Amino acid sequence: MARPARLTPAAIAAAALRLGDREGAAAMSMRRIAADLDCDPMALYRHFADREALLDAVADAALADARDPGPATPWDERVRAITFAIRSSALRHPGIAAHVAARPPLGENGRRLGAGLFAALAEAGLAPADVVRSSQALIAYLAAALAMSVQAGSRDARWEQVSHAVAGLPDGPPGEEMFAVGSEEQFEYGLRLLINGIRAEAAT
Amino acid sequence: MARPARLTPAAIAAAALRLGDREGAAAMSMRRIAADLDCDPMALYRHFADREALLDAVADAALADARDPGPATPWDERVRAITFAIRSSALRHPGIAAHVAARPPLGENGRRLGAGLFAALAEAGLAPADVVRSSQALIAYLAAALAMSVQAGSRDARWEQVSHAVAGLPDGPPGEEMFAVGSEEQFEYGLRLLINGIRAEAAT
DNA sequence: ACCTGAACACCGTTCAAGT
DNA sequence: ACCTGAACACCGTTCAAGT
Repeated sequence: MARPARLTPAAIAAAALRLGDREGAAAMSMRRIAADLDCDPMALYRHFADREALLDAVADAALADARDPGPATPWDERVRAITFAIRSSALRHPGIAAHVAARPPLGENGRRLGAGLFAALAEAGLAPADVVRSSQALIAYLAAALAMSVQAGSRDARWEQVSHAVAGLPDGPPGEEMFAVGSEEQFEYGLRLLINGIRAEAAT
Repeated sequence: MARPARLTPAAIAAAALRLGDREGAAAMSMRRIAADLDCDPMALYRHFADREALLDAVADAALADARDPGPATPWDERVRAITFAIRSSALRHPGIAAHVAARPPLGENGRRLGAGLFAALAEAGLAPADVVRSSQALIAYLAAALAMSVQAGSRDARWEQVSHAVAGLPDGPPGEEMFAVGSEEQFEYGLRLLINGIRAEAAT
């Protein structure tokens, strides 16, 4: 008897996700995940090749509730919706968000959302090769913006200093949110640049 | 006698950079850097608050030879030149490239290159707030594209699989470099999207 | 006051020994 | 054949003890 198949990859990933949400990224060590599951650390290696493979599964699980509005939505709104959904889902799981940013998940959820992105860009009128290139550019931007959101706070002051010193900017208007690295507003601006660039490319 | 100020932050960063180039990112531990410098690991803490601060200095040192063509160059070419220079310099130091991508350096070199980017975007005709936003978007994209270049190889096959399955693409043309995640060609494409987007924004 | 290194509290993973 | 846990080879950082 004992434990009847209690340990599956999905169950391990779900437990690790909860642990990371509760106690932070550092808590997701093989030893602590195993302790949380009441099993030997080495038992995890029967389901994942190494720690990175386990974290990939956790990262994909974090995107379970990210939704694709589907083909009824105009392509540019759909691109916006998908990327915002990925960003929101990842930020809702701060323990694994940095890993989502570092290694875009290619599990079930990652593939589903990637498919939506591809479909939207194809509908925009891009050639197949440019669909691939554009989606990689979007994912790259999303990943980095997400990474900045995760570690936001500690470096904003330095950014602000650089910005003022360098460009001779006027003193900021009331509310210095202009320099909020990793803010949703900043994310949206860069996303608009990319979508505008894609629109221009598609019109060629 | 003994060591007369042999240990300075710059000397430590230079030694760590060489060590990382020679033996990879994992070799840049406090203990191994200290061993390389023939000093006690704790001596490093007299110059850097912690390991992250030391790596920030190494990352900035890796950008020492990244050049800004200066104000004589048209703004869009200048943006291209600066971002390519950062990417090239970082990739020439594979031991620290991942850290450059994860935490855009704000040391001497990072500030110098950031200044060039700001100046170029201001010349493009953007409002000050949009100069800041656009440069953050460019840096975010550069960082993620760099991260993908660093870890390129291991995941390309999965990407290709996803791409085909999802978008009903035709079988690739001779030479499947179409899916080369992290390639220079891919980097250039996304950069063009952003610059086109910035041009459109500046024209508003 | 400054410096050092032993010690603390961990890691991921290997592998020999057990069942 | 399968599973386990002791052991290996490390970490970053603290802190008490030395000079």
